[in-house]
Amino acid sequence: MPIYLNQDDALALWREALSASVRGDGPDLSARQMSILLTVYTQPPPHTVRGLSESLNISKPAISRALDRLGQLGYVRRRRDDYDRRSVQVQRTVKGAVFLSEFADQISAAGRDLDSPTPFEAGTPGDG
Amino acid sequence: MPIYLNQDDALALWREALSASVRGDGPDLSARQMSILLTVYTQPPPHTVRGLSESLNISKPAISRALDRLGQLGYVRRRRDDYDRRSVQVQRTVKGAVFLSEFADQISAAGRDLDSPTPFEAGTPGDG
DNA sequence: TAAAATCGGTTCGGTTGCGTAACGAAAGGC
DNA sequence: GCCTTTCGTTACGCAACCGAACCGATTTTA
Repeated sequence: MPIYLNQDDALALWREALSASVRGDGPDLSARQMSILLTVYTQPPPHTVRGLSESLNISKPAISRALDRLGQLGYVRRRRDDYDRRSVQVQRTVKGAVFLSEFADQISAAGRDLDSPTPFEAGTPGDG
Repeated sequence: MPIYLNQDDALALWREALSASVRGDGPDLSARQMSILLTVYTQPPPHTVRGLSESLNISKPAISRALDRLGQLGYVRRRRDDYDRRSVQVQRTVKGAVFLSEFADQISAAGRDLDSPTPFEAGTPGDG
């Protein structure tokens, strides 16, 4: 079911959830790392380094490093593909699911709080 | 007006908007930089280094460096406060407003596309 | 089976970001 | 006038990340 957000609400939602995440003491994931994690958990498997690299337009080494980091956090696991042993499949973990579940709650809470308290005025920057 | 998102929709929304932003050729802003930018543009002024530091729980030097980066991108401008010349006020710019406006459009588009195509199953990671 | 292609990882030099600590400038207290 | 406090920035050493190039392992092609 689609959800319709105007610009003010979209930015307010994003700000509130992102700020909550930044303020918190959870790990500091970059936008790339987060987009990889979300892709792995919300898109149908299998997920490979090459597939993630192409779908997110991120270089392979960057994907590999991001998986190192996500793996070290316990949010993701690598597994060699038995049918093509060159390939690696990225798998989900309970810890990663819990992390994303909590993050989803922050987004939901931000959506619940939407009230257009401080409108975004695209035309009122200083004078530069 | 509040918006109610379940976990699947919240993560799908976030993934789609974030991935679009990562894929694009726009600047690579960290979560901190983005949260600062959003705070400056959606919260009532004035915005000071100290204020941002406290409200986002980020060290003052980190705020200062993020403002360097955002300023060099033209998304934000510093201005000395005439009443307290120690203080710096962070001001919005047209370029920053345009950037956030486009980003808001990506979020809105992600919300419009919500259809629960690939449900998030918190309990189906491998076996780790 | 030999050669080419594919996959993921590592190495390399360079860039960016971090927190602690110290700094100069400005304001406030006395 | 001083001494202290406050504000933002800079210096420093360190960790994380980047893309290009290269590598070994594996699969595919011929």
